[in-house]
Amino acid sequence: MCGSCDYLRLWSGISSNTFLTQPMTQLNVRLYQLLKHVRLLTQTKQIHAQIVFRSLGGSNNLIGELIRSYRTHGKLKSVRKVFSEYPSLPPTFLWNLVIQAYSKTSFTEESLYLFKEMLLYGGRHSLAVPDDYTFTFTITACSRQRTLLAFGQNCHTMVIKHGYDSDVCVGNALVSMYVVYSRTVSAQKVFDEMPQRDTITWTSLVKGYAMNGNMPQAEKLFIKMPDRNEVSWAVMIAGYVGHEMYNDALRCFNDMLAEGNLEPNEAIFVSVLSACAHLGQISQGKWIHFYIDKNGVPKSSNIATSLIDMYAKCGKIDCAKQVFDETDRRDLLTWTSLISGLSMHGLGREALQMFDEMLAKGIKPDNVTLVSILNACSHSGQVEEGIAIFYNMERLWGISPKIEHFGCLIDLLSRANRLEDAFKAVKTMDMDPDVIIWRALLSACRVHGNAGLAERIIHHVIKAGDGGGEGHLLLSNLYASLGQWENVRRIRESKIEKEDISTPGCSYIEIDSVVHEFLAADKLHPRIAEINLKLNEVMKRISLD
DNA sequence: CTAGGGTTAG
Repeated sequence: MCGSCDYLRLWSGISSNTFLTQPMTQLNVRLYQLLKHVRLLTQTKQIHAQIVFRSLGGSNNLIGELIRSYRTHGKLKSVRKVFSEYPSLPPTFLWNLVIQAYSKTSFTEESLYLFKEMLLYGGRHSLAVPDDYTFTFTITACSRQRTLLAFGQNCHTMVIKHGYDSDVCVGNALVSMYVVYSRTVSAQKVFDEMPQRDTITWTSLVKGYAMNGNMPQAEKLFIKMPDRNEVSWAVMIAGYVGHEMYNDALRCFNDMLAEGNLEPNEAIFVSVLSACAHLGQISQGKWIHFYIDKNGVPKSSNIATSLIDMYAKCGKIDCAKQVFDETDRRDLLTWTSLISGLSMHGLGREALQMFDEMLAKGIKPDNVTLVSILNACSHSGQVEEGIAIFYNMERLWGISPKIEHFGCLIDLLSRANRLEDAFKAVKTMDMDPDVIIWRALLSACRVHGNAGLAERIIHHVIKAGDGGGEGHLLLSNLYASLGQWENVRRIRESKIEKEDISTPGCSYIEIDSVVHEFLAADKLHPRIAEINLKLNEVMKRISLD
């Protein structure tokens, strides 16, 4: 039955006067049971009131359960208050609960502060000595921030001194912490010295190698590990996706299905759909969509978002829209993926319409939504509207423009041939513009044939030392586009040392079950002549309006 | 009476 029915049944025994005839321990147990069953914050508060009213604040189990209940509601202030009102020195168990409560929040320093306080008391009272749980939570707290490695290493030392290094959970927390700080060697060392390991230990280390770009080593461990569960497969597949090894991600996913003993979980679907999107593998994507529907996988916001993104990137915007329409719990991510899909398909007006609908539903955009909507404005010629959104985003939604938003603004201003304004906007940015910004500005100069401004911009770039040292390359490209080959040669000889050997841009699309691969400046496709013919036709039609 | 490992979008 539902929690609230249990709640009513249990509560009725306490609210009446019957409690007076029962011994205190009975009441203790009853409130404890009650706390375990309640779901609502108000119920927790009522029980808390009873505990205070009946002076039961010294009961460990009861206070522990109360802390746990407040924590599940995210009420950290209440957690802290209950803890601080404990009538004597709290036992280790209660310290652990409070340290744990902060360990996965954005205030993990609070866990460390409590841990230090605990050590202070622990020196004088054997009641509050850290144990294996304390170390597990504290080390976990160190892995949630970027700057707590030193503290974590201190904990590691204490762990060894107290002899907790043989504990699997403590060891796992350590491996995972070193992985977060990209200390693969340390992670491997802890792993090697652990007397026993489980699936979590192996998975953490696999993640460590995958995160640091060593996929061969990750693969080797993955094959070697005695047991694999859903999370292990998720780590492996996400590792491939993170390194743009999309075909390997799909192969890995199919291996998992072939083994047949595990069901893919949400994280796996999200990663695999992302791989399909990058490869333009609509058939595999559709198959996964079908699989999700057939197996009754809950259409969470994450799943819906990934499906929408996959269909949009595979060129099936109608399917993307359909998934969106069939999703009943739409959140910011779902809306954003549809808006960005519409924008990518050049359906700027429709994107703006959806944006308005989203705002009307009381959903606040984030920086990704705003990039999409600014792009949509620029692709549908709604220049003034886009500029207005840019200059009001801070006031309306509290999002200060980041470099990617400036990129959109440059695009908007350029389309309106307001190049001087664009240059001015870049100069007033409170961050260093990157090469992408400069390139966007320069290509706008080229489109509008404004060579004078382009030259001024480039000299500004060189003087300011911006563009990651690429200023001279930009200048040489500009001279090349102007046909001033003498200048190109001069710059290339004096300022540019080696040729750019970056890998060429690459894209995929699946048509009639065949995946086509294209490289930038590709001449190798078997039907390149037809493709170029079509491309010319498209370009002609674009330039008509 | 409390642990430790997982994903995405421009």
